[in-house]
Amino acid sequence: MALEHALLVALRERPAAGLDLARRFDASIGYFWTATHQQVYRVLGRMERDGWVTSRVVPQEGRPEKKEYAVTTLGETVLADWLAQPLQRDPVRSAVAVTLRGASYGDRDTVLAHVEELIADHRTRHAAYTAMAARDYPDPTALSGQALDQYLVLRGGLLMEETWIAWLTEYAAAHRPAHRTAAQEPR
Amino acid sequence: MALEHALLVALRERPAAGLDLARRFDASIGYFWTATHQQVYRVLGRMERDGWVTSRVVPQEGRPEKKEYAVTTLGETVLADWLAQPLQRDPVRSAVAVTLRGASYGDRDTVLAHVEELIADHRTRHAAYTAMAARDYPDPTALSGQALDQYLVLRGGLLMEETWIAWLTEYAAAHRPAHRTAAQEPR
DNA sequence: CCTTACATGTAATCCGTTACATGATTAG
DNA sequence: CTAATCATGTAACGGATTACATGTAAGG
Repeated sequence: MALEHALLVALRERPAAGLDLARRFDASIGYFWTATHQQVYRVLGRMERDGWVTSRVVPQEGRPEKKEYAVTTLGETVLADWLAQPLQRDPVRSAVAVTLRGASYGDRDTVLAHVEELIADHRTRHAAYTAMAARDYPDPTALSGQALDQYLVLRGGLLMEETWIAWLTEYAAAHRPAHRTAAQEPR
Repeated sequence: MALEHALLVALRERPAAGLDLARRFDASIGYFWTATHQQVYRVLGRMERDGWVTSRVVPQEGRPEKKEYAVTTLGETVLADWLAQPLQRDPVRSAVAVTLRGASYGDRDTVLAHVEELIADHRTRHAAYTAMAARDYPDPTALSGQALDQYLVLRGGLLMEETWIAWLTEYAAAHRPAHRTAAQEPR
């Protein structure tokens, strides 16, 4: 539903081929959207059919040629119209939360071990975002326009990672003491 | 993929009919999962066919009868197996973030107005969760087991709301000053 | 040659959303 | 008898995931 618009934003920032876009969704855009290359190719095909983007074949040195996509004026209009829509809260669908809430119906020690692993993963991601911010936006107060928006969305990624770490840590802490000291919970 | 497991957790907490579950997903479970009644009915049907749950018809006073579902021992096993799986970070797919990052390709004032509305929505939700926490868990330190898990997931909902408010506020603040002081942008 | 990385796709399947359909019961 | 609420569904469509398919080019 909105992958098309995420692609329009990405392509307006810089024209790119399908795989390039898929890689961006793995890396720099990954903190607010994920997409596989299959998905990207299919949606790009539909967008080209509808005239939102055009493609041109670009030969490369020592690599197979690629199809670089760019946004058309129609695509610009479509994006501007979409951006003018009222914002709705993003739908929540957290398998992690389901697991945490249901932990007493399974083996809690296993869940807690997995929570620790997940915390480590979020810490790693947080460190990566911090490094990106320091490298790409050393002086945030000087930013405006697109660069400011990009920085602020990266800030959102950072804040979300911090929240996940705080929440999962609180969850683990609330369960571990009772688990270490009291003999009341046999399993 | 995990709606079935969310339903298993909900039904282990308390057996219920399809509409009851859909209402719970609108209310108390809504801060970590959403589902419409159509979805719930279809998945419940499949789960009953697979023997994860059983249903019994319950007559009601002054209302049509309902089909109450409960988890079978097979369903308990399925849930326990699923809970033992390693936790993966929840996939991110935020149309809000796409909008924020792409704002310069549309009308920024409109986006900022919608951001303010969204902040208000998150504040409302945050207040509702706070009230739920005060009403249902007045003394969190006394909790353990399922009740503790439910409380901690509600805590996660609260933390997420706070993060959304902080992030959107930061976004608006970073854009508004340039907008108020400079005479370049009349409105 | 064989493997690896690059590049673009198709097909099958499953999940989710939206619109529609049906019937019971109560309140007006 | 009509409208509103409760309750359970079906059907159609589109989006997303997973597995598979094809071909180019460099490196060992």
